Amino acid sequence: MRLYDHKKIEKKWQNIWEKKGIYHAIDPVKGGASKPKKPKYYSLIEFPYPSGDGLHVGHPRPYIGMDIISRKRRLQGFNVLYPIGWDAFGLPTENFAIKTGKDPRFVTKKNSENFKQQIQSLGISFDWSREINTTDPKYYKWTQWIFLQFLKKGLAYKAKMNINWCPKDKIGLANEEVIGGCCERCGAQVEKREKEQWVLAITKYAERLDKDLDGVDYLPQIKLAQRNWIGKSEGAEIEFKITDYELKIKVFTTRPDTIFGATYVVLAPEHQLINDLKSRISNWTEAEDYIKKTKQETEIERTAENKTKTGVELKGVKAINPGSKEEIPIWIADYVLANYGTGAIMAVPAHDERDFEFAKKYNLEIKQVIQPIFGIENKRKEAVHRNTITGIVKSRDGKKILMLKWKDYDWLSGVIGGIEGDESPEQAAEREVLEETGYKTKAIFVSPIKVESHFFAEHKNEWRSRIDTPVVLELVDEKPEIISEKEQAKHEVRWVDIKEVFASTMFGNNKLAIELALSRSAYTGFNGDQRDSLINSGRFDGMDSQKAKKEIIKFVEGKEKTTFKLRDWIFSRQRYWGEPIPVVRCEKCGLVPVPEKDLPVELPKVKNYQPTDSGESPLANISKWVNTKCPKCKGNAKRETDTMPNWAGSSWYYLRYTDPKNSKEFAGKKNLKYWTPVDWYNGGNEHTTLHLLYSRFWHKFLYDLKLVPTSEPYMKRTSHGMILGEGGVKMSKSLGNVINPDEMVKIYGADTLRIYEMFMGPFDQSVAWSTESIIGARRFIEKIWRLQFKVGKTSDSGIKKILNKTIKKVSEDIENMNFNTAISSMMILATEIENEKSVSREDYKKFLQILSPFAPHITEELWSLLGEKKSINLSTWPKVDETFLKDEEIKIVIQINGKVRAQIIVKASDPEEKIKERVFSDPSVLKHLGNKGIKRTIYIKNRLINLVV
RNA sequence: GCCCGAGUGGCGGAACUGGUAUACGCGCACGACUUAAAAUCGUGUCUCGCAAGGGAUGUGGGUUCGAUUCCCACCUCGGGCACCA
Repeated sequence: MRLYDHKKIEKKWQNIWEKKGIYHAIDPVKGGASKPKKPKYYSLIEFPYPSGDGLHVGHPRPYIGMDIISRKRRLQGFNVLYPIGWDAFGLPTENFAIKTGKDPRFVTKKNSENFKQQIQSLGISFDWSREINTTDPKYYKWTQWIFLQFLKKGLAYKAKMNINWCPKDKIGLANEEVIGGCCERCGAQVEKREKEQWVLAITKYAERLDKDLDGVDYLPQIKLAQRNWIGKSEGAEIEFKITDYELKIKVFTTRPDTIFGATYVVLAPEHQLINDLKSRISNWTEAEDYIKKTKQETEIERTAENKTKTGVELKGVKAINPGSKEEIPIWIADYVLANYGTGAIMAVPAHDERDFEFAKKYNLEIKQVIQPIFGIENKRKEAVHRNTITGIVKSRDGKKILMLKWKDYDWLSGVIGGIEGDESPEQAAEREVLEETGYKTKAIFVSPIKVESHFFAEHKNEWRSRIDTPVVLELVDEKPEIISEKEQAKHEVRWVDIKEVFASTMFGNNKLAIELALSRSAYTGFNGDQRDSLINSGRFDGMDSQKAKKEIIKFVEGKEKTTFKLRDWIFSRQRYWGEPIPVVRCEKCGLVPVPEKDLPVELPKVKNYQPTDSGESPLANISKWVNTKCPKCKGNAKRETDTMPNWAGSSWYYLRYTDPKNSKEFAGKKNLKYWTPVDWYNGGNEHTTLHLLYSRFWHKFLYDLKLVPTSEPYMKRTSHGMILGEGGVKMSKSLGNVINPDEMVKIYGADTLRIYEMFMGPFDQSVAWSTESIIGARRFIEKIWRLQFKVGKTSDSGIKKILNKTIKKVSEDIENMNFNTAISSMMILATEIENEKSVSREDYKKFLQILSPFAPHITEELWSLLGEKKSINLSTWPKVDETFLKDEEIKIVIQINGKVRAQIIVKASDPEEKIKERVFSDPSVLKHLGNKGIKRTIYIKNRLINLVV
């Protein structure tokens, strides 16, 4: 009996595959018109950063997943491109160089060789002949070249920017290096420092980056994450005049319909206009102090969670509300961001929570201009109108509120009552609560928002309307007085848990009143069936809020405007281990791009990787490299010492794979036309925003230059979950729970590891590693090995049936990345075959074929043991024989009142009547039915019969 | 605070479009083989109950003949964003 020796088998086939190059993608023939006969398929994984720690078991998960898809595509007759390379610029290698003085080139080479050897031991069908490395000058030549194209089109520019500055290490830090406001390395408090930075104008592409998501097949969450990051928001720009002055304040708002409620204007402390107004501001010192203070604050302090809003009124100047034409105050406050919209807002405290909070703190006017209206307005008859209050009494511990449970109807409400005579809402609320509940209370908050409702009072046969003011009250006395019998008869007084209030049956208007009372904030919209109608808005009163948006923009001569949260991309790093930005600064000519023929600008060797005292890249110290001649005037010039972020090389690497050795272009047109776009790109969730967005941006830019044939780089994007350490915590060196795949390959074999990683849980979710469980995958592989001794002349029809079902399931599951259930169905098939006397050679081959993407080595070995001369990889994906999928006999479940009581086996061809006949003669059905009559019978074909008694 | 994802046996997880909840695997128990152990194979394994039967998919409601699946409210965990007007 042949024994299963994974070490021998796996090494053997890996060598043969490599030697024969069977995973090499075939390029279109140069110069000729002929394309490869097979259709192309481009599958892509995110190329790894070759760290010194080597691979851990989480790395291969996406590689195996896409390997299964790529291998299936090959069997389906595609010319598959499944490449890999190294995203090797970056901080860990540089920090290692600073610590040890070792050349990053050397470290990178060593690390990537180690990674390569590790990945190759897993039998992943990468086309290694296309291996690329972002730190290779032959590669980054083209990264620099693309940068020059950005520069040429004016999309790369220099700007003063705030960067994270560590005063102790004297170094600029990337955002990722700032942890809790402190330097990752030395723990010192990080400051903001202004520095000239290279910036790429990604915002010019914001609209297209958002819109073109419609045309690609990304997982919905991924599209959503991209859209949220881009942050498109549609609104209007409106100008506010300043009294007796020619300058105007331009604001951006998404709610022009609320303009009559704008009771003040706020400028960001950094706003230009403040300086222009300086001479007219009577409290300039106060304002200046505030501006200075905000500048000193770190980002963390400024955005701290519980920070109350602060600001200073600019006295001596006033703005004019273009809606109401009223004079309103101008404030400066740091809750308004300088770099979003116009850096100025119109504050509508009644309908914006932030403005509300600010207005309350500084006692500014809160003017309601949107009124929610519930119920159908009665136009024909005169309605009886009342002003009312809804009183909300909170218990002392704040967890419960006082509600009325109505006796005649099944609903709850707050305490509702009319405002009489010249009572204030507070007085009315206190009086009504006492009358209806017996509790003595004191009003503590009156909502500035009123809620309107219309209804027909049946008992009085009249239409009524109310305008209701929510009031919050607190208890004066814990013990209630006895209330009148009349009130007692109407409703019961109840303390209801706040959490349960909104789950109970209430009228929409009452629900909103309670919500407004409890939140004590603005009305920004409500999830109900109300109509939002304008009030206090002059000629727009009564107009629907949506309609008013457009009308009011016209009225105040504003213009519709779309803004984005997305900011331009800061592209400089003051680091050594990155692509040098190919620009020189000439004393005469200024910034001059390095001519394309002089690319690449290679990184010089240095002795010391420490950053300089002034926070510049270590490159600044290499005077031999820095001092150069200007390409334009040949005068003295200095090289740019900033380098690119490590996002640069990964923004276009998928293009290089199509033509990795090209020295004339980043990739040849013909190859690009044939291979792009990427058909399926799988990657980590951590890259769904930045990397994906950056590379889409670069791609669109190249598309506009007619250098790539499509406007989107990736047709389909999916993501995989992380593999966590045992116990569900992150795998990390410091926790000591890292599992090295080498060891697993050694003990169990690559096929077992592959099967286990795909079987352990849903591909898109995180799963905890369990070395205890991997044995199950090994047992399955060994069972497969034993099946070779079952191969005979025929297989049972039962086997044929289950085989064809499995082919179907595996085919579908692979497409949906449901690898775990695909393996589960193959486990069932293997057990079935093992329990039979024999399986036919043909059927056995089909099984090996569907298993081969998951476990390529053992299937290749078994395939060749059958005497097959060609690789299983060159065979074709088995077809489902539909005739075996149809069951002649079907199990029907009999339910009584939805509970399973019996099962019967019927012929698929049996008509409904015949099945029902059988049901009613079934003894256990009769037993359960007893003498109860059947009210209804539900028959679901091929599934069940439910009898309702 | 907002957005996204998830919550099912001792554990990882399965369940198509609302139709037999717990497939498959791990672990555990028992049995076979063995002088013995490991490995392997076989059987069993949600829970209460002697049984008939009842109860379980984070919690509480709802829709339905029927809900892990749909709706509402809430709780817990993971990830992302963070005053974006």
